[in-house]
Parts: sequence; structure tokens; C-alpha cells
Amino acid sequence: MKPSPDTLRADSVRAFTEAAHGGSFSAAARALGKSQSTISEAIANLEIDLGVKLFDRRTRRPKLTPEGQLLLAQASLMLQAEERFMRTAGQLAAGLEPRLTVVLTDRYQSPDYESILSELDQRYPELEFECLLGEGADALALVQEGRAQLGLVAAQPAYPSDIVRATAQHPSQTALFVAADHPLAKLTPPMPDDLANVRELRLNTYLDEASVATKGRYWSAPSFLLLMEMAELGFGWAALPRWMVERYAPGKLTELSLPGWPQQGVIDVVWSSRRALGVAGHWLRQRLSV
Amino acid sequence: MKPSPDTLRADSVRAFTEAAHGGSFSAAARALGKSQSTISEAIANLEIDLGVKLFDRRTRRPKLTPEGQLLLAQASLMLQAEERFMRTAGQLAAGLEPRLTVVLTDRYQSPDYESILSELDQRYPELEFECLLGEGADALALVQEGRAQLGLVAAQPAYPSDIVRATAQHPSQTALFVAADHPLAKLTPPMPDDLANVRELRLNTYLDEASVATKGRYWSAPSFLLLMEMAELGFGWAALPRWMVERYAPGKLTELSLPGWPQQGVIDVVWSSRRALGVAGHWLRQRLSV
DNA sequence: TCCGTAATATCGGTATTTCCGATGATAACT
DNA sequence: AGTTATCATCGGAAATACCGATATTACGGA
Repeated sequence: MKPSPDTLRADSVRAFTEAAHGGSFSAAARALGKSQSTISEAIANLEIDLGVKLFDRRTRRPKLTPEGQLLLAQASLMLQAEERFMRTAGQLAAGLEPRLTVVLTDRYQSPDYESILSELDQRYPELEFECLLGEGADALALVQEGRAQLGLVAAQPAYPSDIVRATAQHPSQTALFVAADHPLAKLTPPMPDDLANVRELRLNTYLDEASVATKGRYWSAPSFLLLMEMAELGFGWAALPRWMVERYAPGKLTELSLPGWPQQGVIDVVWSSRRALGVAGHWLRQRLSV
Repeated sequence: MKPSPDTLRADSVRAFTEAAHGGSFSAAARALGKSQSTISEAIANLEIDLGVKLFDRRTRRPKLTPEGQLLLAQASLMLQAEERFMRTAGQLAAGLEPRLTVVLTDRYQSPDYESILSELDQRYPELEFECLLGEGADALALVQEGRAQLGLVAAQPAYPSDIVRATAQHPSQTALFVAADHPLAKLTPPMPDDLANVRELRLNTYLDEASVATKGRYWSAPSFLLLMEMAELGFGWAALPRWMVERYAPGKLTELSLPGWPQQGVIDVVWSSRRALGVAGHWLRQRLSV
């Protein structure tokens, strides 16, 4: 007996499943755009190679043997995997990037942020999506060096030459907060001088050291979440995204109403002009911009 | 541009994954028993067909592109499905039946019944296993007509000519039970006459009507589980498998100790001499027999 | 019952694909 | 700089996918 080859003949599996589904070799031939003899031979060869009779041909329309039924289920899984492979290859060929990394500022919180992500998941189910948190100069650096393709940052006065920007759909709401049991919370309304006497909690970045030149002492952290925790513990006042306080520290912080606050902060979508965005990045950029 | 074919070239995917894994086309060629040029051309053609560059060849050892990494994962899934397909085809070619049906008597309860089944699952993971419940003549009929391949029945005085039997490893323990609050439970020890005055709950079968000729009135059901429920409700006494009472009705039934009880009942493994058992059926038969 | 329809198996021939071995070019290592 | 291992390319041979024609066989209608 000839040892069965360990590799499958081309398209024999598709012929098999199609014939099993349509109930006829000829129908499978029509469906696959091949001749009837091709299908007949393909299936016959497949049966020989596998050493398993797949169809009972005594009747007019070939009927699956029990063995054929069992193998049909697994053949379908094979074709399913193959189709998925071909589909994502097609998307990649059409310009889909295999992975998309986005840097987010904590300032950003779109009301339909979750729906945007699930939309992204539906459109590009094979895309690997990565989300980083970073502010200001840190985010820009990640985009510049290609670690991230898109960034959502608080609008900067000036951008590096290789960074392109667009305005995001939803501005951020930033307000001043202190711990509810802080003395500052009892002054209504507080004066700007009152704030000067209390420590400020300020956002920093890994890259930017320029701000150390600013007047007065302050504590700083690279994320709003850390700043908010510091504020909760009464270490000072901080300018924080309002959504974050409402969602993660309701009641623990008191908003200070000073002239000019709360601020409407513009959020920018940024990307690098030197690295072309893939189709998913392009889609997401447009979805996030005004 | 030539439209990309919707079908994959033979073995190109295996060449791809092997090259990605081994880090070299030549290594893949060696591993697959083909020449180096074959692998090189196969992958080059695959890249052309997919429209996706899979490897970065600028370096000595081709390195996967990000697109290649994404596709590699899905290619592995394809090959995994294909290997499973080939493996079960091989088992079927070696005589594995696609499905195995066993008729069990409720009398049977092997202490390692569950371990036998999980062993079966490990040996023949693709086998479809079906379990039926049936007693006596019913079970034999199912085996005769091919609806089931194996049966575990209480040993019969005689078998049809096309039925072969072997003794099962574990005999059954059958004892007499009544509801704990039944008057019969208070007679210690009860006399055979006492039982004659109380209704008997007896096993019947769908096929066997001969037993209606027996003396006295009785109630009957085709499964021990139903009989046990009747006994629990106080409708009479019944001969029941002891394991079933201990497991599913502890404390609710009282065992009657009469001369000759409890009985050690021999269980037979039966199959049809006219239908060859598959390898799984053969294995299970030996595993169940003494 | 007989006949037409539609199905499958088989065969010969052609086109495509796979595969090999040789050759040349390139990168890494000594 | 030489050595070695690797990849790309090319021509030819073997395998196989495919088609069209033909024989044969089940199924269904008159």
C-alpha cells in the first residue's frame, strides 16, 4: 500500500465541502467554476490520499458517509481559517496596518469613546490596537519616533515640523479642584491669592523640564490620575479633567470657581507627516477629528 | 495589476510558517525536505499572490515584517486545522469509527466508569460518543439493528445467534428496597409472604411483553431511575441497583434483607457478530470486559 | 415499462504548477 | 580579505490540475 501523502492536494478540500453542501459533484463544479470531471477526480484522489471513502455513490446524488460527515466538520474549520487568512491578507494589501498605537491624554474623554472603539473593532477585526497614556511632549515624542501613529493631546502653542494636527471633535473640560475637606474648599469664592498660598499639583512630562523655572513650589506627576489622588489626599489644588473627577472621585473633591475657570481646552489629533497612516489610522483620525 | 487568486498555492503556507519559525528559508527547506529554491519561490509567490511582503530580506536571515507577524498567527491556525483534519483522517483510515454508540443498563456502574470515558476521550478525541440507556431485550435490539455497537446488559440466559457476549469487569449489586416510611420497612426481618402482599415494582422493556403472564399485579417502568422514584413515593418494593440508591436517594429507601438478597448480578458486554466493531469499539469492549 | 434527464467515472491531451540543481549575488563572521 | 551560509533567479523535468468527450448509471415522468 502506498503511504498516504502528508500534504493535501490543492483545492480538494474545497471541492469536498462544496460537493457535500450542494449534494452533487456537478453542482459543486458549477459553483467553483470548474468542470465536473475535475471535481470528480479531485474527490476521488482525496479519498485515495486519505484512505477514507467520503461519499456513498450508489445513489444518484452522492451522500456523505459517516466518516465524511465527521471530516466535513473539520474541513469547514480549515476553510474558515483559510478564508480569514485571505481576508486579512487582502486588508493588509489594501493598506491596513497590522497594528495601530494611539497615545491618549487623560484630558480626552469623548462621550462616544467606547462606541468609536467598537466601531474600529468591527471594521478591522484583525487589527491589533494598542493604547498608551501620555501627555504633551511625551505623546509627541512617541508619535515622532513611530512608537505611536496617532496622538490625542491638549492643543499645543507650536508643534514640531514633522507633526500634523487636526482639531478633535470633543474639547476637554478642565476645572480646579481641592479635597472636599481642604480649608481652601470653604472660601467662597476663593481669590487667586488664596490659591497662591496653597501648593499646586501640576502635570509634568518625562521630557519637559522647562517648567521647573516657574514660580513657587509645586508637586507634579505625569498623569491626571496621580494628580487626582494627590488632590484627594489634600496635598494641594489641581487642574483636572472634569469627567475624571465625576467618574472616579465623586464627592471627594470640590470644584473652585475662579474667573476663567473651568477651561474649555482644545484637544488636537496629531500624527507624523513622515510616516503614512494606514487605513485604520486614517479612519480613526477622521473619526476623531471635527 | 493581475487580480490576486482567491486560492492559495499548495504548501506555500507551510513554507511560510516553517521559514518564520526557523528564521531561514534554507532551514525550512531542510525541515520540509525540499530544495532551497523551492521555498524561496514559494514564499515569493505567496507574497505576490497576497500582495503583502512577509519578510524583510535586507538582513542575512529574513525577518518577519509586522504584516508577516499578523499573518503568521493566522497561518498557524490554518495548519493546525489541517493537521487535525489529517490526523482524524488517518485514524478513520486505520479503522476508527466516526461514532460509537453504547447502550447501558442502569444496573451497570463501574467504579472507574468516568476514568474509562476520559481515557476514551484521550485516545480518540475526534470520536463522537453516544450513550443510550436501555435494558434487556431493548438493548439487544439496538445492538442487532446497528443503532448501537456495544451494549452492557444484565446477563441473559440466552442470546440471539448474532449477538456475542463477554463478561464485564464489574458485577452489579442489586438489592430490595422500599420507602423508609413504608410499613414493610418496619418488619424485621420481612418474610417472603410479606412481599407478596405489597405491590412489586418491576423493570419492563419496550419489546418484551411476555412478563405480563406473571402472577400478581405489579407496576413497571423501563428504567431503574423511574422505578426508584416510584419506590420513594411508597408505591411498592423494587429490586434496584445499590449504587443508584446510595447515590441518588440516600436515606429515603430501606433495604430489605431476605434470603438470596442482595444479588450479585453478572453484567455482559454484548455486540453484534454481523457488524465489525471499529477500533474504538474494540478498545472499549476489551476495557470493559474481564 | 420505457425513455429522457442529469448525474458520476474514466480517458487522453494540454496547461499550469511544483520542484530541483546550478549559478550568481549578498550579508555576516573570522 | 576570505569563508561560509544564505537568498534570488533560471532552465528543464516531473507532477498535477484541468478540460472536453464518452460511457455508464440512477431517477423520474409518460
